[in-house]
Amino acid sequence: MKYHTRQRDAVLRFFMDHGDRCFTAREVYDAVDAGEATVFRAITALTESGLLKKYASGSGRGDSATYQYNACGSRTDHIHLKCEHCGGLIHMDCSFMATILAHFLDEHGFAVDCGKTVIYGLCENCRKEEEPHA
Amino acid sequence: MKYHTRQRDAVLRFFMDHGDRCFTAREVYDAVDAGEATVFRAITALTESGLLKKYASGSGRGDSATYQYNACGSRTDHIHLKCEHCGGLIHMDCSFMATILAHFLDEHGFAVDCGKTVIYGLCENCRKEEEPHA
DNA sequence: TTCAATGCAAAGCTTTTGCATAAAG
DNA sequence: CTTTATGCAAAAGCTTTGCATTGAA
Repeated sequence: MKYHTRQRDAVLRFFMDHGDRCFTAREVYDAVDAGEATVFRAITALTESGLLKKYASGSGRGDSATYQYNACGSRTDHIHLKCEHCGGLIHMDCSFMATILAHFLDEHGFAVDCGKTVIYGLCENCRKEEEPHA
Repeated sequence: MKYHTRQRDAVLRFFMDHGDRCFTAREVYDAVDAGEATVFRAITALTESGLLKKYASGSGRGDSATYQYNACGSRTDHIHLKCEHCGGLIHMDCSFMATILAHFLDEHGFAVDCGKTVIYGLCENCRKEEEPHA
C-alpha cells in the first residue's frame, strides 16, 4: 500500500458513495473495473485501516462476508446499531452510552469492545414498515 | 429430525459438556464418532432449534464458523456478552437490561434483536489477567 | 529504473449435495 | 415395512496465492 492506484481509489470511492449499504466482494468486483484478487486485496487493506467495517455472514459455501463504509474510521468510542431490514448503520454517539458501558463494567465486570460489537435490530423506519397496523 | 440417533446425541452431548467453549465443525467432527456431513447436518439442526449459538467468522478459505451451547435455548429476552479472550458466554439477565432496551427504543427508535446481538469485550477474570499491573 | 500493485489462473478451505446403504420406529 | 438418517465422495463457493507483467514514483 505504498503506491496510489486507480483500482484502489475506485474501490474506496464506491464504498464512500454508498455508505448506507453493505456489499460483498463480488458486488464490488462487478461494480468497479479491477481484477477479483485486486478487489479482495483492496478491501482487506481498507478493513484493516478501519475505513471499512466487515460483517461476517455464515461461512462456507454460498455465504460471503459483506463490507460497509465506516466514516468514523478507527474511532472506537461509540457503538454501532445495524438494522437487519435496510442494512443501515447507525452511530450511537449519545451520552447514555457512557452509562451503559459503566453498567457493564461495574455490575458485570465486563469491558465492552465497541469496535467489534454491533447491536442488531430494526431501525425506526423499518419498524413502521413492518408493523403497518400497530 | 424425526428419528433419534446415536450421532446426533453425541454431537449435542459434546456441546453440552463444553458449554463454556466454542467449536468449529471440524473440531466436533474430530471429537465425536460421526461423518463430516452428519456433523454439519446435526449442528445446523441444533442451531435452528436454538440449542446452539453460531458465531460466523470471516467466510471463505481457512476461516470457519464456530458454535457454542446455548443453555437458555430459544429465549430471547436477555443479551449475551462474549469474552474475546476466554470465549465465555455471559447471560446478562439483570433488570438494567430493560432500561437499556427502552433507551434504544425511545431515543433512537431502534428495536434491539436480542437473539442476534452479541456484545464483545473482556470478562472480569480476563481483564485481571491482561492487566496484571493495574 | 526500481519496487510495488495488478490480474489471471490455480490452489485451498469450509460447507453442501447426491445417492446408495443402514438404522429407527 | 416404511421413512429418515448416515456416510462417502464429488460439487460448489468464497477467498487467497504464485508468478509474470504493468504501472507508479
